[in-house]
Amino acid sequence: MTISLSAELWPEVQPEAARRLMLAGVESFARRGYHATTTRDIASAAGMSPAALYVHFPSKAALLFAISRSGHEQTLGLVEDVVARVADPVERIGLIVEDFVAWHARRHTVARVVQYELQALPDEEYEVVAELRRGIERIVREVITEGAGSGLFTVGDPHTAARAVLSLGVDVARWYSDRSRQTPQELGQEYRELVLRMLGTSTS
Amino acid sequence: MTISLSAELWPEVQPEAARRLMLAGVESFARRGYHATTTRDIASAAGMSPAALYVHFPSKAALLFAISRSGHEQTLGLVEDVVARVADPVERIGLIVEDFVAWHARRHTVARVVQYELQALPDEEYEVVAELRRGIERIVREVITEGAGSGLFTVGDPHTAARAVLSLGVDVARWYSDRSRQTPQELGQEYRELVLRMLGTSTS
DNA sequence: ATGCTGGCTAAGCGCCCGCTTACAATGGAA
DNA sequence: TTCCATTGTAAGCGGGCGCTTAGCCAGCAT
Repeated sequence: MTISLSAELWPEVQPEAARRLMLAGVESFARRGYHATTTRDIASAAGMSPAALYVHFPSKAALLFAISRSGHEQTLGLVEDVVARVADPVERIGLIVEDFVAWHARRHTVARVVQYELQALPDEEYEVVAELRRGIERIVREVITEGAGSGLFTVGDPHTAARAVLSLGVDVARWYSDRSRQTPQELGQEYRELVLRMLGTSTS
Repeated sequence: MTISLSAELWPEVQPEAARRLMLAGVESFARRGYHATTTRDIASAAGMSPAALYVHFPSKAALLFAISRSGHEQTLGLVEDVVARVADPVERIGLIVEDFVAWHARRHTVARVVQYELQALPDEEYEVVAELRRGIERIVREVITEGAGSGLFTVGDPHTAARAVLSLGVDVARWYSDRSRQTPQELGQEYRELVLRMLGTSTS
């Protein structure tokens, strides 16, 4: 179960022990925060001695970076995928919200680390993920701007609207839990409706 | 400037040195996070020796608690105030969003600590602020439920809608900065429009 | 004048942190 | 069979952490 989850999240990471460390890191970082987590915590959760972490990652920060970069690449990929698949701005935003929200709910533990532990990254690594974040925000903003230009959306400022849309998605990671009443998919669909109304579109 | 800000945020805290420590704590916790901040950081930012912190607070966690509780009480007070002043659900939600968002923008440094450093609180103290948070969420949910019952709002699930409304407000603390293009008030007003549309109401 | 209280400092205690070192076991290539 | 890369461990180093102790000093009531 644990092993298969890590293989699903990071199929390209080898060997499996490195994935186990990433999973243990995700769980510790999400629950207690990066700085409150010790390398001993992570290693023992992964069933290894403290020194084994350094066989696979040069530092605790590098482990966080691996987690953070992968998560950002996944969410950016999600958004790019929607834009590649459909052209209509209303459909685009609808699908982006559905997928983005569902991902943050389904992967809420990873998402918590991705969204709220950025500040712990060293400058150079931070810049890499910051660039990915700018990419996500840019796409959402452009889709909204395009829709507003075509009269499909009615919004004051596309920049602010994009921020609001992303806020709704990001914040899911903060409060969603496995005991939440809605499945990730259901939540995504409900948020799609909310967002489309927020952007001044009549819902399907 | 610094002193007057702390007096504005915590007028009841005495002596002034305790307020200076709270302000230094807020700034450090917001920038680096609670666990990455040392008591030496806080004390020296407040212009004191490390030991002086313990004259005013029994622990680093107690300092965080003082900041967190005060912030939660302020935001709860804000929301309660609106409910006490106006009765119409549309007006209520509109003002709640305006004030809540403006507070999170204007006090984004404090708000960052309030919203994102909860997990660092000891269990007992966490429970106190968790209760305040439940109070805020309850009020917002009830206002939306009432409005939906009167046909003023058109929303699938009031519970989810309340979550979304609060998400928009809370997340402001994460991204707002002093260099943001909109003033807190302007942002509050724009978010009011977004939220009212999201809840299925026609805007003024 | 004296003694008490509140606010502060210098020094440092004991602990635990991230990370390193030295070394062992395993398994596949030559 | 030998060799080496890979993956791991036991032990511990140096340093910084939260917090404590012992004591100083100014102000003020008696």
